[in-house]
Amino acid sequence: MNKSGRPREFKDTAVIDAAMEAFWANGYEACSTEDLCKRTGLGRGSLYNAFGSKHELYEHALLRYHEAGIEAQVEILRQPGSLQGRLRGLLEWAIREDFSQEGRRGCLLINAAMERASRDPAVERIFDQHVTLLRQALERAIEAGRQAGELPQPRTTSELASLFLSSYYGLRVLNAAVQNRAMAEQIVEGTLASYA
Amino acid sequence: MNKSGRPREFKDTAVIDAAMEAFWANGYEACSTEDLCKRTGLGRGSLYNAFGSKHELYEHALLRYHEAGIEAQVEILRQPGSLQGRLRGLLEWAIREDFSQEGRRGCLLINAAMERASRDPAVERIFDQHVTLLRQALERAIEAGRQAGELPQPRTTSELASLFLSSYYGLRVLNAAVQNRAMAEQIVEGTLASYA
DNA sequence: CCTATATTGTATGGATCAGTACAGAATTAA
DNA sequence: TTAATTCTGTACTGATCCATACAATATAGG
Repeated sequence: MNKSGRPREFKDTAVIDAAMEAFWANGYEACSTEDLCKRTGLGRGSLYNAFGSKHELYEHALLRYHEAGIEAQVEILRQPGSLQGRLRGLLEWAIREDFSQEGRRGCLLINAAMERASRDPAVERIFDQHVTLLRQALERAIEAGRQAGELPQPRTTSELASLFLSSYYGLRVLNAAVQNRAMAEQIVEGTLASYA
Repeated sequence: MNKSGRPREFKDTAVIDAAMEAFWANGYEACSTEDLCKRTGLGRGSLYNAFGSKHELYEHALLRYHEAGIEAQVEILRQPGSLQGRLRGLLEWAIREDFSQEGRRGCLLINAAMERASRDPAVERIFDQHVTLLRQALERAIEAGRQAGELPQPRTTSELASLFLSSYYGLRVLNAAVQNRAMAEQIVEGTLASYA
């Protein structure tokens, strides 16, 4: 009972990944539909037939980036070991991300939020969701560390999570804009000092 | 001996300020030359005659923003009082900036760096200069606090400056993207805890 | 007033933008 | 084989992009 006509010659996920690369390298506004066709290998017809518009494709790309990214980060915070060790793992993961890629692309979600969050409800929603989930994972980790007696300081879990988030996003912004490894490492050590 | 023809009907600084508003509200790519004409009140002829190109006008706007901003921030760090008090002043100034304006525009320089730093040498240069000057002012303040015996902790001035920078830029990014006052205040308190 | 110089607004250029129309290709179901 | 359906690439749309050409305007010096 399924209509079925000519089958698609691509996998949606692969196309979205390719589009993500294009948006990541250029930003939303500066990424033309021609760029997207070249990167994905699809013609305009296929792209628009499958995704409807540049903006819808952007949403798919952001959502996919968000989902893969939040999973990786939460997983790091779930590793065994001390709270400090897990937080260090997260910071070092971010540094690897920021320094390993060509062209200093930074974090796609932060880029999207800075370029568009105030004008694009989809971007705002996805970024907010990302921060919320990361914060929850941080609070779970901090609470576990507290139970284990690793937090002598009289600070609330919520405050510590907010503080970590700010250092974390600041680190990523500075990495993207300035690329100074020594500074990045100082930020790691300085940040972790609040968790012992 | 000055040629002198028809006199200009505008002040450069006022036009640059107006252009700054346009770029701030839209970002670089999404800000059309038509937007710039409307905001500045100039016709295309005058705009291009005076500034040459959209990008040159952008550079002027960024530079002006940078100069005014760095002066304000350095001035706050020069105020009398404890190190912690001065740092609090800086963080609260940023929060006022980020929450007072319409439309969550955030910090123009951070926006510019995230949108363009990896592709635009002018943006990269100005942002780098801004961070460098802010860091120097921070280090002076921290050193003064150390002399006054306000820093019992065995951390280097450089590390403390890097740490502050990351929290500071993270705060501003989160303010722009999420606008959560309670979180902003937690970040202030958490950040300042490292300086007493 | 006249000449030289500079600024102004408008008209316009060529390029590129996001998106669509549509004919041909590739499949399934009958 | 045929009909129905879906996908693909190309050609094209009107809009908008940044920038320039240029004639009209406004000043200073002579």
